[in-house]
Formats: sequence, C-alpha cells, structure tokens
Amino acid sequence: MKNNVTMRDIANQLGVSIVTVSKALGDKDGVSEELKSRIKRLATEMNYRYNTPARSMKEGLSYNIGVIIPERFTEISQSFYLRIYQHISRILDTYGYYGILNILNHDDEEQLYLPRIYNEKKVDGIIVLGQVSKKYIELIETMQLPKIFTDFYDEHADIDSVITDNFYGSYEITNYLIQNGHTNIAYIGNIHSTSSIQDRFLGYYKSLLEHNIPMKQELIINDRDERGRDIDIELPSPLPSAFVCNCDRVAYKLSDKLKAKGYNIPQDCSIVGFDNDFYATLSSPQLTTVEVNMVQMATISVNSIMEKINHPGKRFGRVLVQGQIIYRDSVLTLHPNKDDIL
Amino acid sequence: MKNNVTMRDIANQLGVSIVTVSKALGDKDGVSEELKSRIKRLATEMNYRYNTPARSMKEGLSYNIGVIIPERFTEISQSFYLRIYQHISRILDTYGYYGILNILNHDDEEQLYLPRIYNEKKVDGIIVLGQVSKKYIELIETMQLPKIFTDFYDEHADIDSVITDNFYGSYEITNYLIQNGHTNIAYIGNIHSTSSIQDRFLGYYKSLLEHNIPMKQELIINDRDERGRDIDIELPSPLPSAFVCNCDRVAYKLSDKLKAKGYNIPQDCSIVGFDNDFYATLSSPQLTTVEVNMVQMATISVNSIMEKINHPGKRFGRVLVQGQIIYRDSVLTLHPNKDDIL
DNA sequence: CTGAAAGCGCTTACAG
DNA sequence: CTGAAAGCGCTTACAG
Repeated sequence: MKNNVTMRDIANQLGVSIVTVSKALGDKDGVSEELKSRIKRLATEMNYRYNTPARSMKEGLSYNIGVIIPERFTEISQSFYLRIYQHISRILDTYGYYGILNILNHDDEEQLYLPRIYNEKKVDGIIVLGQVSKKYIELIETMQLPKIFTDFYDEHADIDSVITDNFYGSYEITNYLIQNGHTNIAYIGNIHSTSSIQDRFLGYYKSLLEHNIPMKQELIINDRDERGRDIDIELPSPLPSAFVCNCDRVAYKLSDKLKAKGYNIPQDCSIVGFDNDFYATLSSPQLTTVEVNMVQMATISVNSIMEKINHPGKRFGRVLVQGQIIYRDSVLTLHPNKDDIL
Repeated sequence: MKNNVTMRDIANQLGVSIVTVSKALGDKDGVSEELKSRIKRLATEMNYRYNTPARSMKEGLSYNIGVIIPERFTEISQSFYLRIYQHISRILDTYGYYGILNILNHDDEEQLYLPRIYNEKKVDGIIVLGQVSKKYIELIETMQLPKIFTDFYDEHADIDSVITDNFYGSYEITNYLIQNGHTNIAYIGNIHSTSSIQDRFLGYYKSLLEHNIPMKQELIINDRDERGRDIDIELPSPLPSAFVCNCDRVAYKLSDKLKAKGYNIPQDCSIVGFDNDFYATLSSPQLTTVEVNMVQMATISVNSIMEKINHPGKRFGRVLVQGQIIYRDSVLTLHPNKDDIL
C-alpha cells in the first residue's frame, strides 16, 4: 500500500542530487532543460507524488483553512452554511488551499474550548461560519491567526466580517410591500437572536418610519427561542395584510400554517422571505424574497483570508454583500401607490 | 500574528533539552513528574501549540481523510451527501482525524484527473461519496492508498463499499404496498443511472415476482437522463394504484404533479419513497418511505477507512446498512390481504 | 548548470 | 531521569 517514492529515489536513479530534482519538479531555474525533462519523465514513471506536508513544514504553512460552523446551524432542515462551505471549499481550491470543516458543538462552545484545528496548527486561518456566543467570539479573538466571520458580526469585536446587507435588503423588500399598498405589516423573527435577524428587523422598521407607518409591538412576532430553536408562531388577530419574515424557512412554515387555517396566499395575506433558498421555491405560491448572494459571500471570505495570510496586518472591517429582490407570487397588490409607481 | 513558540523555546527557557520537552508534552516516560509539570505549565503560559504537521512528517501520516463528492450530487436541491460528509467529519474527529472535502467536478471526472488531495499527499485515505463513472472508478483503483466507496459500488471493482441495503428496503416497501391490496404498481427511476436506483428497482421486481404480479414495461418510468439530470416524469395512463419512487425527492415531485392534475393522495393514488430525507416530511401527505441510516453509513465508512490505514491489507467487501420503513400517510389500504395481515 | 549544507519542528532509538 | 544524534521529505541560500 505504501507509495514512498521520494525525490531521493528519483535522484538516485538518475545519479543526480536531490536539489536538482527539487528544482526540476518545481520548475525552478538552474537545471538544464534536458535534465529537467528526464527527471519529470522518471517522476511520472515512478508514480512520484509531491509531498506537500514536507514543503508545508519548511514554509510554516499548512495550506488548510478551517471552517467552523456551530452545530445548531447544521440541523436537518438547514443546509445554508453547508452550502456556503461547499463554495468556500471550491474557491480555496483555486488558491491551492483546502478547507477543513470543523463543527463546533454546543458543549465546546459553552465550555469555551478552542477548536482542535487551532491547537494542533492544522490551519493557516479560520472562517467562522454562523454566529457564536459573545464569550466564544472573545475566545476566537485570542487566537493568533487570520480569521474571518462570515454571515454575522459583533459590534464590539474588532474582527473582519463578511455579511449580507440584511438591513438594506429588508428595507427594500418592506418598501416593496408598501408600494403595493400594504400598511399593516408584521415582522417575524426573534430580534435578539442573531445580528442578521436583528438587522433585517431594523430595515423593516426603517421602511415603516420613512413611510410614517407606526410600528406595532404586537406585530413583532417571535419565531425561535434564545438557543435558536423554533417555537410555534402565534398569529396576530386580526391578521395583518402582509408578513416580512426573517428567512424563507420561517416564511414557508408561516405559509403552511396560514393555509392550514384556510387563508389563501397572497389573496388574504402577503408574505415575503429572505435568503432565496430552497424553501422559497418550495412553498406555493413561490416566495418573493431577498436573494442572498452565497457565491459572493464565499468568494469574499476566501479572498480576504488569503490576503490576510499574505499580509498579516491587513484589515477589512465589515464587508456588506448586496442582496437582490426576487419577485415571485406571494405578494398581492392592494392598490398601487401612484407616487412610487410613477 | 505569528505564534512560533516551539519546543525549542520552552527547552531554552527551562535550560533542558528539546527531547525532554517532547517527552513531557507527549506524556511519555522518562521525565520526572516535577519537570514534566513545570514544562507543561510553561507551555500553556507561552501559548504553545502543538505542531501536528511536524509529527505528521515524521510518521508519514497526514491525519486527514479526503472525502470526494461528484459535483452533480451537490446541487441546490440535494444535500444528502453534504449531510453524510458532515457526519463523517464529526466521526473522524473522534479519531483525531480531519475530513477534507473535495468536490469532483464534471470535467475532472471526464478527463480522468486524479484529485489534488491525492497528488499532493494531503490525505491518508479517501472516501468516495456518490457514484462516479466506470472510467473514474478504474482510475481510483490505481490510487495507492486506502479507499472506501460510500453509497455505491461497482461489481467489477474490487473496492470496499458501504451501501444502504437498497434491494431489501425496496423489496420490503413494495411488499407493504401489496399487503395493502395494491397490484398495479409502477416504479419511477432511471434503472441504468446508479447502482442504488437499479438495486431499488430489483427489490421492487423481486416483490412482484414473489407475489406473481407481472411486471409491465410501461410502469417502469424514467426520471432522469444519463447524466443524472431530472427529466419530466410521464404519467402512465391509466394511472396505477401505487408508485414506488427511487427517492423521496422524486416522490415529492411526483406528488406535486399528481396533485396539480387533480388527483388526491393517497385516495386516488399511493406513493412511497426512499431515503426519509427532508422531502419525505415536506410533501403532504407525508411520505411512507424507507429510511436510510446516514449516521450508520458514515460511522462504518470512517471505521473502515481507519482500520485500513492501520492494517493495509484489510478488506471489507460490500457492507450493507439496513434501512427501516417509516410509515406515514401516503399509502391507501385498498383491501387488506388477509394472508399477510394475519 | 549542479550540489553540499543547513534547517523546518518534531520523534525515535540509543547512550550515559 | 536526561539528552546528543539521526531522520521525516522537502527548500533555500550559497559555493563551485
């Protein structure tokens, strides 16, 4: 099973030095073209495989990036982060890097254990994918290597993060509802749960403010407990004419619930989501929603971490990735507002 | 940013040798308890992190396992393999190993390129997750390191694989339909596409044979082209009383299609799926289906690859992981068959 | 153009 | 109990 062909073996076969083999295989200068091609040919013949770990040690780089995802975001119904990880992994590949997935389980997060990938120097940098506790953020800050937060941020921590422009996306889609004549609009989401949900709420609120629509406490509806687990959504009565949901998954659940009670969507009630994931096209009618640009988020996260590896001092701050409204069939036009339609 | 505390630094501070530090931190014999604890204390004080790559090189092990997933199984609607990867990654952790995800893209598969993780000696073994082409299987066989196929196999290739007992699962769920009075049963799936779909078909067929129900060609319905991409499902006319679908996703699609045409499920037509994934509970009525034991598959795959790393000659052959029927609401009892009900 | 020497951070015999 | 020596498979100056 062992394939232990090394540069030494090639060198011995050809009666040259290891240095020369190293130069030839690395396409460096200082070897005649003729020798170089002889070496390369023999290398393939002998099924030589380059030993990256050896180079790694010399350079002090592992060519791995750790991707940390908190366990609670990896449950059966959620594949958003797993998906982004997949993109990250693909993009890292273009840099000659690899992604190592590290699921952070509840206990380790609570006990403030450092991830093994860090303690064992397995990675050159880490991308934290999904909000972790304040305490854990502080712990991460003590880690001496480049790091990026993706899809969340912490206003107190001075860490670079790549996030969707939740605020603006939510603001825009709420504007869209108002343009379509809605004024009685609820927001669904635990506004103390994650920065994303909170910012989406604030975008909704800004839109109300700008249109002089008073915000009603009873229309801010909770959807999950402090640990992020779903709770039953309590429908307000009377029903508002539209719901801004903090994500498509919850919009899907809401839609199901309303339909079960005999309401038609969007005739009796409009719904908009956020993410444009899987759930958006699964629900019927399909959801009008804000699309999160996953590829862009993954790309920027990877580019930034690579940049930080090469230039240690480099800072990026909070990078916002713009979303885009996808218009589908879950919003009813009540009476078009002439001002906005033009 | 650099944290380059090495054993040498600790040794120098304490005026001892590197060997002694290595023994102390590795909890080896040959250091007095007193010195050992002094060394450990200083190590934490200095934020020393163990350099696994260095040990790796010495031992010739990377402590990484490559998980190869063909690109076509990672599309937006499919998260099955990503999910298994997640379990694999979690279980590898218990061995002190890490999982490196390697998406195999169409071109590389076609061009028969070896994965970079292999060429660069980044991994000690690989798990191939999801069926690859015959040619690529042959290429994988030439790779000189432990390997496991998960969720598919090749009858010609002599490689260890971990698969769901597709044949038996499908046989059982078809039996269940027949016990409920169904005799006109269709199978949906491209039976030349993957070994899973083929074996599930054969289980269905065995059940028909055993009950002396003739198989009708027109009731074997294609659902995807040779590249695995969905095609429109053509409903047979007249409609059979039940459909055995090769997976829940397709069952979900079928259910939607039937409902759109005004049929009620299961009143007009029964449907069973396979996998018990996300789609099974998403469709309404929820699907009666065969649950694939993902955790078990991941566990066996990991245990086997670890075993093979430690004992190179070790072979496992084809390991079948039993499924389990999950009874829900998508099957109508036509007239119970007294013999089977008892 | 070619190669001897030193080193990356550890561990494993082996000697004292 | 403690440590000098050799080595894992490479690369990077530097010398010839």
